[in-house]
Amino acid sequence: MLYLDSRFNPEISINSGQMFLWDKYNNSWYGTYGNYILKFSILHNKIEFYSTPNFDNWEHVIFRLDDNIQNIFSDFSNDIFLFKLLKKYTGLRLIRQDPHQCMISFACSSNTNISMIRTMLRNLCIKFGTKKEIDNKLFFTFPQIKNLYEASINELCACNVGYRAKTIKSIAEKIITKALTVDELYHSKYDDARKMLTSVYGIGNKIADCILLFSLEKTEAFPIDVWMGRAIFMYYKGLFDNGKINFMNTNKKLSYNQYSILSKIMRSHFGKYGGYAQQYLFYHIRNKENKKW
DNA sequence: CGCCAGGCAACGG
DNA sequence: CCGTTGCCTGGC
Repeated sequence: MLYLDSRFNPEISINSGQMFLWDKYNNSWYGTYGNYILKFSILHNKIEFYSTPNFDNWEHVIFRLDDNIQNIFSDFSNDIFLFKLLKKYTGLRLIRQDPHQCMISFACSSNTNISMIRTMLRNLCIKFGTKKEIDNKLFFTFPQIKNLYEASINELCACNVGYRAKTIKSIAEKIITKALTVDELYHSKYDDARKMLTSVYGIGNKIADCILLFSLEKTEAFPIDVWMGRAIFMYYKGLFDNGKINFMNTNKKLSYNQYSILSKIMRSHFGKYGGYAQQYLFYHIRNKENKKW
């Protein structure tokens, strides 16, 4: 059990676009985390946590409660704009995801929107996961990579993932053959881990950065999608006065090279915990444009 | 019907 | 290096 305070707001964190498989019924949220179904309930000023199978103190892992938020945010104290956002969206946290689930989730994220990603992932869970019943409601665990590896392209396509079926298969294959292991990614430096991920068919810079940030402890990762591109254009133009980036083209998708340049500058501006800054900026730019998830 | 949405790979200049 | 194109799918 935890008491709600200003440094922790699980609902805003879940609704910030980094999580896909969480749903709210009455005062409780239910989410899929690998083989676990997690649940928390908000009761007046306190929060109760539950999981099946049992996962002691899962909230500490998933919501990164052991991160020293004050210290991390003090890294950003030279950035007045971000400082305002840290106050405005107080309680928004990075969420730690299951690595395999995170890889498949962001593999499904290309060229689509949140609601479609949720549909695809739900379909994969129903078809390849395990059924669990909690509070008279049905939930499904996330598929084991082995099951995705053994699935045919047609079976994957039946989950409405479309051309992403090939990416899902290629990820599953690299994991099953141990060409890609969570352990090695976890223990590698950011740059090396990113190269390992982008060597997989279907994983480019942006998807790799999401996987690194949300599931592999690379808190310096700074994913740049079209929305982050717009946010950088609006608020951080000043960091790019060398003419290397043509910001008139910001509404277009970034080339590989442009992504590398932007990413490097943002990482050097925000430092080791830049991923937290990214999350606040992302939430802000989406919120500002009234985007529904 | 055409266009777009939180990318990526393949290919031509 | 850059720019263009096709890709599954559902919503508008």
